[in-house]
Amino acid sequence: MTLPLHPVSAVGALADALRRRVLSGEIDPGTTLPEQELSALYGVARPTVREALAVLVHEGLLRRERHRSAQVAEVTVADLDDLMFVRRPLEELTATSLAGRRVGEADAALARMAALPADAPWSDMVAEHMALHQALVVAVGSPRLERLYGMLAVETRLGLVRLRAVYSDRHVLVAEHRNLLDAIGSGPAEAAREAVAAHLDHGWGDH
Amino acid sequence: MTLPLHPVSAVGALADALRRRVLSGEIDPGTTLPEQELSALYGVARPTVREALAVLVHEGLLRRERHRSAQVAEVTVADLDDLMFVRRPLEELTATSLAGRRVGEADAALARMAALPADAPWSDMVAEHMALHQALVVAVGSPRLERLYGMLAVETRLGLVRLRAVYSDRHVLVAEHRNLLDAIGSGPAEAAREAVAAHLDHGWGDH
DNA sequence: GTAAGCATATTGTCTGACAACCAGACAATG
DNA sequence: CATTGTCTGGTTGTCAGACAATATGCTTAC
Repeated sequence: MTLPLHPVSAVGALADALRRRVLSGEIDPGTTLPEQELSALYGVARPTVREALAVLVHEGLLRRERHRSAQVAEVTVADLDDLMFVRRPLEELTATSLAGRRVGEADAALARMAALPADAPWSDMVAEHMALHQALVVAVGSPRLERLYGMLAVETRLGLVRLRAVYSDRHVLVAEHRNLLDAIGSGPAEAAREAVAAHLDHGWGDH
Repeated sequence: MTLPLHPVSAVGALADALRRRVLSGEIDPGTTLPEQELSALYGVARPTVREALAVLVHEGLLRRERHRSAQVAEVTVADLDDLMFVRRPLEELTATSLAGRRVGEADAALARMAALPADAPWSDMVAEHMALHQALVVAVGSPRLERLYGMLAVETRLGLVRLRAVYSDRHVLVAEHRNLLDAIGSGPAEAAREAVAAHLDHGWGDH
C-alpha cells in the first residue's frame, strides 16, 4: 500500500492559512478580503488567491458575489438551525453504522478535550470537539459521508466559535460526548441513535 | 421584487458545457481532459478552464491528481452503493419534512417524465428523474440540504447514465415515483419515510 | 436635499511565460 | 536479469502584467 504523503500546493497552504485565521476568530464576519490584498500579503499570485478563496467559499466560510470582494460569512441563528437540521440525519447514520464499535481516534480526541487546561482558548475546545465527530465519521468508511460532513463541519465550527454561549460549562460538553461514545461503543443501533438525538437536542433549542 | 437574472460567467458557461457533455455520456469515464486542449477548443484562457474543472471536480464528476490531467470519474458499483448509503437519510429527511405537502414542481417533472416518448434517450429520462428529486429537496427550503443533495445528485446522475440496467422498464420508474409523491403528499411522516425506503431499496440490491 | 454623473477600486478574464513534476523509455550498473 | 540513474516530452502549478466590465462612493449640479 502506498502511504499518502501530502505535498501541499500553494493554493492548499493559503486556504489552510485563511481557514485557520477565520476559524480562530481572528477575522470577524463581514470583513472583506480583496484578492489583491491577500496576494500582496502572502506573496502569491492572484490566480492562486482566487482558487484558495473558491475553496473556502465552497466550504461555506466565505461568501462571494459578482464583482465584490469575498467576505467572511455571517452566521445567523437561522443558519445554525439549518445546519443542525441537516447534520442530524448524518450524525444518526454515523452512530447507527458504528454501533458496537469503539473508535480509538474519537476516544483520543475526547481525552485531549478533557485534558485541555481551563484557560485554553475556546477555539481549541471547538477544534477537539470537531475532531471527535470527524473521527467518528471517518471510521464509518464512506468517502461521500466524509465529504458531506466535512462541508457541514467547517461551517458548524465557525458557528461554534462565534456563538460560544451554548455551552457555558466545558465539563458538560466533555461528559456529554463521553456518554455519546459509550452509547455507540456498547449499545445497539437504536440506543446509539437516541444518544445522538439527545446530544444534538441539548443546547440548540434555547435560542 | 427583482428577478434574479443570471449573467453567466465564462467559468460557469464552460462548467455547464462540460457537465452536459459528461452527463450525456458523450465523454467516457477515464477520458483525460488536458487544460490546454479545452482552452483551445472553447477559446477561453487556461485559468478559466482550471476554475471550471475545479467546479466539476468538486461535484464528483471529474478526478484530478497532482500534475495529471483531469479525467472523467469512473463509477463503480461500490460508488453507487456508497452514494445510496448517504442519500437515504437525506431523502428520508426530505420526505418527512414535506409530509402532507404536495410539491407542484415535482408533479410537473413526473408529468414530463411520463410524457417522454419511448425512444427518447435514456439520459433525458435520468434528467427528469433527477429534476423530480431536486424539486422535492428545494421545496424543503433548507439551503444546506439543497447544497449537499446537489453534490450527490450530480454524481448519482452520472451513475444512472452509465449503469442504465437498473430500470429495464421505464413505466416502472414512473409508477414508482407517482407512488412516492402520493405518499408524501397525503401520508403522515412515517408513511412518507417508508415510501422513500421502498423506492431506494428497489433495484439497488441486485448487484 | 436629492439625483445624476464621474472617479476609483475591485473583480473577471486574457496573454504569455517559466518552473515543477509525472510518465515512459533507455542506458548504465550490479 | 533486475535495479537504478538519466533523459525527454507533455502537462500542470504558479507567476507577472494587463485590460475590460462593473459596483461603490464621492462630487457636483439642480
